[in-house]
Amino acid sequence: MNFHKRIVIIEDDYELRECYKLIIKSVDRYHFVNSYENCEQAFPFLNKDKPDIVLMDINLFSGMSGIDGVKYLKSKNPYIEVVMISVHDDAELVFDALRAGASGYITKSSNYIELIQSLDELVKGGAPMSSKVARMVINNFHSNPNSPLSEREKDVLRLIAEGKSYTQIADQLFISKETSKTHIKNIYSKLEVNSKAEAIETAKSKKYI
Amino acid sequence: MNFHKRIVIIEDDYELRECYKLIIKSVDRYHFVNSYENCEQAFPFLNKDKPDIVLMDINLFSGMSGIDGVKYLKSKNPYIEVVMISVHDDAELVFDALRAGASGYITKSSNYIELIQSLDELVKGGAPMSSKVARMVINNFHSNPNSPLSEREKDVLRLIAEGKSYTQIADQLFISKETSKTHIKNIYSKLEVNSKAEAIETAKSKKYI
DNA sequence: AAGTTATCACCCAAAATGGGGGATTTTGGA
DNA sequence: TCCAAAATCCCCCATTTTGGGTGATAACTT
Repeated sequence: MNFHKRIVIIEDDYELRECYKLIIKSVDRYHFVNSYENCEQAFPFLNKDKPDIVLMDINLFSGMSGIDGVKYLKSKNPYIEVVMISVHDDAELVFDALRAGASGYITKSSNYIELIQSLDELVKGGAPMSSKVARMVINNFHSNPNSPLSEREKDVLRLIAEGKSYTQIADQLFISKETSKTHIKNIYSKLEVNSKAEAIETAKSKKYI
Repeated sequence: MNFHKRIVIIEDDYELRECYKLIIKSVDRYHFVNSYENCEQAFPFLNKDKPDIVLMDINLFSGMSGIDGVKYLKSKNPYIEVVMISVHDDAELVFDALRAGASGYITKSSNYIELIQSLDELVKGGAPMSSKVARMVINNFHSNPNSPLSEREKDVLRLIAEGKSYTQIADQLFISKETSKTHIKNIYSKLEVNSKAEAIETAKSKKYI
């Protein structure tokens, strides 16, 4: 079933479009179906093209952005795998693309062999990413080991993040309501905030929890 | 600066330990420093070994687990890169390892070439991951396109997740307090919950926001 | 001996909550 | 063009929560 995966390209640069097309046509196990300048031109033909994989430029000049493109495409056809191709690897752009449903994110510097390797990686059940993107994604998981908060305070903060009240936190941690209040007061003073909302925002942005 | 990266191995299986050692010694650009059976034996020698990279088994039978090991190691020496080696790729284990500070996660099926490629990837500024791990990490970013919530309700829910009150939500979205209350009532009915905490838990676990 | 952490108590007034009822206007698809 | 969904707003109610203050005790680490 790994044979003849159908590939569609959405890329507004003519030269790149042709380049990708040649690369894909050079490999037996991939079948180049069509290439388009933007999402608006591509989407009406999706039912006919039936791609397994779409290579999508993230910075499309005309029409919707690549982010909106993948969001729309995945909502209509969740089984199509979308790999974003971009010159930028700005963290928020990458994360937005992934949230929107992209299964991979590679940079345009990718040469012949890297593009094919990315497709192979995807077909193998992986998620092709350029080095920097992989590192960004992993770093996004890292929690801050230098949190000023004690373990118990982190417990309390996690429950605050779930919207729990003083009483609910107390019940869940088997402590009295007064104790949960004390913990929260101490959290506020350490994080220099004075409400639950601010505490969560500060703690999450600094990866304290 | 990519030359002679110092490698330390923490792995309780003798055969595997020797195997990794041979592989690393076979490549000029890596310098095998030492191998240990567990974290307790390794950590006293870290200041002497001065590794750039630690290959750590996640399932250590004696002493602390690999997760606790990487957490401790990174808290003491954040500049050491840790790559987890595991037979399992259970989602929660992977995510725990990454949260704890691992810079990569590869499976034990990795052969000679894959282990060296992983180290190369790490040195290049990337994050070595086996295919399944990469996919799990990426899938963790995907939001659910079939959310029953309207865009406005998602806006409100995001603010609830930040711990905001009815009034604060109203102010931030330039609507009246009554409107934010109505939105929240509708969110509760759609998610079949009846408190802010439950709403956040349900929506996040189903990736509605 | 000093510091941190975790636990608990009592005071207060203001704000927030969840649940009930009803209403209008705008918007997007069939 | 019509209808349903979405977004906006208003009133009522009793109960709970909140943030702030001051204080204490025990355990544990350094």
